[in-house]
Amino acid sequence: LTYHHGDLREALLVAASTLARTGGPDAVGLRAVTRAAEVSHNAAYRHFADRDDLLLAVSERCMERLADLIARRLSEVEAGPDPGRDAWNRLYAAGYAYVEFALAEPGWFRTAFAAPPPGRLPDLGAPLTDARPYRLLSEAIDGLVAAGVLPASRRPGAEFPAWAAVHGIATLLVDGPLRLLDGDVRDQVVAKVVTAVGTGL
Amino acid sequence: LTYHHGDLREALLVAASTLARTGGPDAVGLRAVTRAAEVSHNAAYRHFADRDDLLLAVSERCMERLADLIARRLSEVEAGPDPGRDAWNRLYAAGYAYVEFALAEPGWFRTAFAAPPPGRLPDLGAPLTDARPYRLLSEAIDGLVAAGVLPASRRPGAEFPAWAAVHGIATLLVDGPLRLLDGDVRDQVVAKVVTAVGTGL
DNA sequence: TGTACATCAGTGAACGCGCGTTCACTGATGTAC
DNA sequence: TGTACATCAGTGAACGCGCGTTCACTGATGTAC
Repeated sequence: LTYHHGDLREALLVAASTLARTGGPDAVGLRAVTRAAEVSHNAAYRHFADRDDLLLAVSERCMERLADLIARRLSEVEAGPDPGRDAWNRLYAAGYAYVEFALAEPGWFRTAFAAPPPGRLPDLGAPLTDARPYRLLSEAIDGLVAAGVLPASRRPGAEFPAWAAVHGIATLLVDGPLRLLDGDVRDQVVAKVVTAVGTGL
Repeated sequence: LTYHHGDLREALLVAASTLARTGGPDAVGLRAVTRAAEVSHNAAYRHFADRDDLLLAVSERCMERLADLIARRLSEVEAGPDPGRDAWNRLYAAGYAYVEFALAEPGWFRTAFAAPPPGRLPDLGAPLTDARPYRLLSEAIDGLVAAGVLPASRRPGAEFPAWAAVHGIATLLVDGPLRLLDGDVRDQVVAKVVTAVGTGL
């Protein structure tokens, strides 16, 4: 019996992530998490105010994971002779990565977007700019303007249709009516959406 | 005490809808619903196999409501001299209606897309064509081709980017990181997305 | 037309479950003198 | 350097809750003779 655990907060977040991975946000309960971390069921109260606080923390972690994959896929785009082409490739890579994450880790994806119950909102002035996936997508569009392949006049607000499209197809495929779509058809649908993100700008 | 209720199944669905309207799918429980219908907690078993069966039924009803609003907004589009313009207006109307419903009735919207737990899937051969909102959107795009403003070569699969965009912005606004967006900004974002649906085709 | 009876929609009590949260506690750690 | 003590991270028992589901039942309805 070791009393001071070392880093119980981290251990709880890891356990919560494992549960969320298969069960989504609903699987993140105080009792379930502490059980998984092999610790008494109220030990978590030393590190989190309550259940929602824990869920919020693991949700943020899932959001980071999504952003990490997008960032990785962006970094894998190799530069060619045409900067405009590169900029487009980066946008597509970001869009694909978004959907790739949702399909590969549906539990984490759902947890990332699990809303805290109304009233518990951390009083944020900038609600969306904090979401790194949004920022990465936005920066990819900035890249289009910088490369001269998107008129600056079309830039303002252009990230919203892009975000909506990839987020929409991701949720439709993961949770929604498209959830039992077969692999090949699914890939074609995703490709359709991602390319439409480009033409939509 | 009236024993034979008349149409308890319908009464239960109405009660469930009322609960879902404010509380979303999680608010649809056997005990909560039967309590709201002022009936003993296991009376529901005469009409539904179990809790998931009830949820599925109310979910379908919510989906119909979404489709009803889209159909209504479509029927309100008045025909002008230019059939091509009309076809575009119909597509935009459908897209707006989709988001309008989600924002006006977030609980119903979430319930409509509440997935039955895996394994409980009714073994459907055509998973998506049954969703009326999808069909209405799809038919609006057919209208573009019929009016000659969209090349037939671009038609196949064009409904997916359109659906994804409106569904995506709807969920981001209702449940997601954009949920605390202010009214005016919100309207602009929705407009951005809906028009991008058009240019994306 | 009246009566016996099957059907079946609803009742009410009880089951076991997992949950979040609170309480008084224990015992290891680190600090002050 | 050694000891007294405060701190604080974890324990374990207990609370009340709402849930889904099962059981044996009751009593109204409709049908057959």
